[in-house]
Amino acid sequence: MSDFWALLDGEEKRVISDNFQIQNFKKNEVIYNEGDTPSHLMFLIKGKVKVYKKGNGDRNQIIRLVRPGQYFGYRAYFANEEYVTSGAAIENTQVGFLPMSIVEEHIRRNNDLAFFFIRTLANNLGQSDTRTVNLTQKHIRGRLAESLLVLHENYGYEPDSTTLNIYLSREDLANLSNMTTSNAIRTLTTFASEQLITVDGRKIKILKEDELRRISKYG
Amino acid sequence: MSDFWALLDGEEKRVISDNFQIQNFKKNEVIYNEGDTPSHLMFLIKGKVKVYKKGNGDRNQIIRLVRPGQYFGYRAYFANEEYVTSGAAIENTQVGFLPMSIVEEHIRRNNDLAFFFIRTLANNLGQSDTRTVNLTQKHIRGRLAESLLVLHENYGYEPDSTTLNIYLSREDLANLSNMTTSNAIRTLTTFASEQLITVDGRKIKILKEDELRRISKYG
DNA sequence: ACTCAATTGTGCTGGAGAACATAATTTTTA
DNA sequence: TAAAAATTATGTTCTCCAGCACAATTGAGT
Repeated sequence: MSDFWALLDGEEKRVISDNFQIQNFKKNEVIYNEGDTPSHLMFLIKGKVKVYKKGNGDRNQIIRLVRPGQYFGYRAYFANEEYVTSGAAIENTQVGFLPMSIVEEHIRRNNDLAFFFIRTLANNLGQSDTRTVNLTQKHIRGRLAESLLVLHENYGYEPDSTTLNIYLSREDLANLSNMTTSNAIRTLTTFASEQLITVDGRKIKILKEDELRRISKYG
Repeated sequence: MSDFWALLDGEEKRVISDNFQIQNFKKNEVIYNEGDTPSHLMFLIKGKVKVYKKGNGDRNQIIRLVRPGQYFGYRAYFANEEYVTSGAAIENTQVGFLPMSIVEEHIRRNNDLAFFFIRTLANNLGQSDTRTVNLTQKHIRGRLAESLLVLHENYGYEPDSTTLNIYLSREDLANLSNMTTSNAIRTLTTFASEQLITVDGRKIKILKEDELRRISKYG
């Protein structure tokens, strides 16, 4: 259970284990919903999760992507709010649930654990602020290029060192990049014709990462 | 020194006081800069501060507004990063500086203090995520209406209960609302002609708050 | 295997808002 | 207090991208 786990002593580990519940989610299944009252910390054991926010009409904005080993769904509890985002499984996914009451109890006793959450939240906040500007100021090409790089940073490449280790629908790619599905498709095609990537269904290979980085920055 | 201060015992208060340095900033003066290495927690004693991020060209995006009694400039330190935002005084401002090393020391010893930062960061993260969607999905009118409401929430009204207790340039208003200065001016004029607000230089009176709320939500 | 639904792909049109220009007004500076 | 600079104001043009419409293809359900 990564970082978190390492910070606990034996007794703490026992309590956590006893209250840890595992649940499976199928592809596209919603894990938690905007407006719900947060009650559990979630730990992604296996699979991939998108954290998103409902916008106007059916346009969602993907806020953050979660990879195995990461925690999610705890922010709203700390802020004493209802969820402002939703979480859904991108592929078949296994999630561990831990009651927030227990998490809080342990944070109050274990200071390293408290600092772990401070660090994590501080990290997320920086990314969120950066993202706000990227999504509002960059043009379509820049936004999509950035998304592809983000996907790489989050999930890495497959053994061939070029294929993105995540298979998103064009719609999800659009929701991640703040554009319409049509434009995600179109721009993806353009990138392919410029030999920056290759596209085979949902499988995307990155050919010129540096050029994508340039487009993301200036395009 | 609000919340924070109340959480300290006598000895802690002494240490903090000894290391607390006060500095004044003139209107528009930069307090900290994107790319700088964070070293101090900042406490806004008097005045108003904008936290913003440089975008393409000279288009800045105002990320957050700080009011007296609030802390800022500490996130990057916790995330172990350089600043991704800048901070500047909107009006003549007085800021207290406290070395982050001392803050960290106290957090590690005082659990309530740790929890204070967890709560604050969690709050900010929720706002940032919400803001991302507002700025990307709403139209100009909705974005400006929302900004006016945000200004009210942050700084309140003057004694007349209608005049916003902050005087922003049209450019700042535009940077807050993710639009060009021209469009901020134009839309402000439109709102005035619709009797939603009155504008007298930088003095803005809110006449129909509920209508603005409607526009912010659906417009 | 067949049907229906969802996803992907392309073309076309219109509109929102950026970009630019220029003037009027206010503020700052010398 | 005159000159310069910054801010506010308004009109016009132009472009990016959303918003359709409609195929083609893929995938899911029975």
